[in-house]
Amino acid sequence: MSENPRSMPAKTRRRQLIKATIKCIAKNGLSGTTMADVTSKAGLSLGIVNLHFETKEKLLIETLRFISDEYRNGLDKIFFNDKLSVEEKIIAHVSFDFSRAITDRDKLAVWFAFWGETKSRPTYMSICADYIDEIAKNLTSLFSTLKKEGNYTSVDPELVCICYTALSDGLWLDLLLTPKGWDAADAKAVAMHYLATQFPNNFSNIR
Amino acid sequence: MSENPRSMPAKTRRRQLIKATIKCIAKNGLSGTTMADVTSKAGLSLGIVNLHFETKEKLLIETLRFISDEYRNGLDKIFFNDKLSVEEKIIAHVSFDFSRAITDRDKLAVWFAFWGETKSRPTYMSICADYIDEIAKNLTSLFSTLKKEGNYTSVDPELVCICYTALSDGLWLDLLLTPKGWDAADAKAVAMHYLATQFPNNFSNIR
DNA sequence: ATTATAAATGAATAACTATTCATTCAGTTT
DNA sequence: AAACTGAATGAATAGTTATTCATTTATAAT
Repeated sequence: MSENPRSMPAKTRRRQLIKATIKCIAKNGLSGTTMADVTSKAGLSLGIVNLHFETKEKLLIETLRFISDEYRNGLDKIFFNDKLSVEEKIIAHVSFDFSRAITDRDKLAVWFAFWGETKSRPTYMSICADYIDEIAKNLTSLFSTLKKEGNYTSVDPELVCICYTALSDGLWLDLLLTPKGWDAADAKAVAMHYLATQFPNNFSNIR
Repeated sequence: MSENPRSMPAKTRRRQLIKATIKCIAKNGLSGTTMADVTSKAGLSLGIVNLHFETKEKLLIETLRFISDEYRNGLDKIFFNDKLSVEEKIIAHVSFDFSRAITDRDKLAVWFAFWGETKSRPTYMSICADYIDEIAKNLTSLFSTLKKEGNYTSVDPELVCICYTALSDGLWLDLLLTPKGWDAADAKAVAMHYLATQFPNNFSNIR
C-alpha cells in the first residue's frame, strides 16, 4: 500500500498534496489546517509543500482552483456534448450537481470553507467569479432554448438560472449540515421539483 | 465618541467583543482573526477576551450563538405574532430573510465562515442543528396551514419548506459573492418567485 | 477620606506553526 | 562503478499569536 517511489513528477506530487489538503480542511477546517497535517496526511515530509507550492497560501489557492476546475469541466463536458438534447443537458447538469463526486462531504466542506473567506481574499473571490459567470451564461442559454422549444411563454430564463443555482448551493449546505436522514438523491429531487414548476412538460415525474 | 467608561457590565463588554469579532471575521476570515485584531477593533486591551470568554474558541462559539439567536428570535417574533394571518407571516418571514439586519455582508461572511468549519466542530454543528430544526418546523406548519386555507391540493409543505430554505441560503451566498449589480431586494424577488409557483393566489405580483 | 472590590491593562510568556536549507537518497549518465 | 542530478527530508529557525497575571485604575462601600 506504500505511496512512495522516492521521486515523482511534480504534477503528481502537487495533486497528491491538494487531495491531502481537501481531507485536512474537511477534518480540521481551514483555520485548523497546518502544513504538518497536510504533509503527514500525504505521507510525505514537512518541507515538501514549500518545495512544490512555495507557501501555504499558494497551496490553498491551488486547492480552490482544483475543485473549481473539476466542477466547471464537468459541466462544460455536458454543455458542449452535441449528442444531448437541451432537456437531456439540463437533466445531466442536475445529475452532475448531485453526483457522488460533487456532493462528497469533504469537498462540500472545502467549498464552504473558501466561501467563508472569500470576502477577505480577492484571489479567492476572482477564482469563484470566473466559474460562476461561465456556468450561469451556459445554463441560462439552456433554459432559454428550452423555453422556445417547449413554448413556455411566461418563463424567465435568467431568473430560473439564478433560482436553480441558488437552490443547488443551498441544498449542498443541507447535505453538509445534516449528515444523516438525507442524501444527495433527496436533494436532487428537490431541485427537479423546482424545475418542474417552470417546465412541467419536461421535468414532471422524473426521478 | 469615546467608547470607554473604564468599567462596564459584563454583558455589555461581551456583546461589544462579539460585534468586533463579526467585523474581524468579515475583514480577515476566521483563520485570519486574531485576539489582537478583535480587541483593538473593540478599542480594548489584549487580555480582555480571556477575561470575559476564557479562550478564543469560546468567543467564536458565542459569536455563532449570537447570530443564530438573532436570526431565530427574529423569526419567532413573526411566527408567534397572533395579529398576522398565515399569508402575512410568510411574507414577513421572507422580508426578514432579506432585511438589512440579516443580509449585512459582514454577518453573511460570518455565517459562511462557520458553516465551513461545521464539519470539524461538533459544537458549531449542534448550534446550527438547533435553530435549523425549530425554524423548519414552524415554516412547514405555515405552509401546511396555507395549503388548507387556500385549497392547494397538490402542495407538499415539507418539500416547500426545504426548497425555500435552501433557496434563501443560496441567495445569501450570491449576496456574499457578488457585491455589485445585485442586492437584497433582487434576492427577495427570486424567493417570492418560487413561493408564487406553489401558492399563486397568495404570492403572485408581490413586490 | 479611606478602604475594598472588581474591571481592565499590556508586558511577558508559552505554545504553535510556516519556512528554510544543509543533508540524504534514488535514479541516471558517463 | 564513479560522478552527477534533482527530488525529498526533517531538524533548526523565525515569526506569529493565544494566554497569563502582576499591576493599574475606576467605582462602590464604610
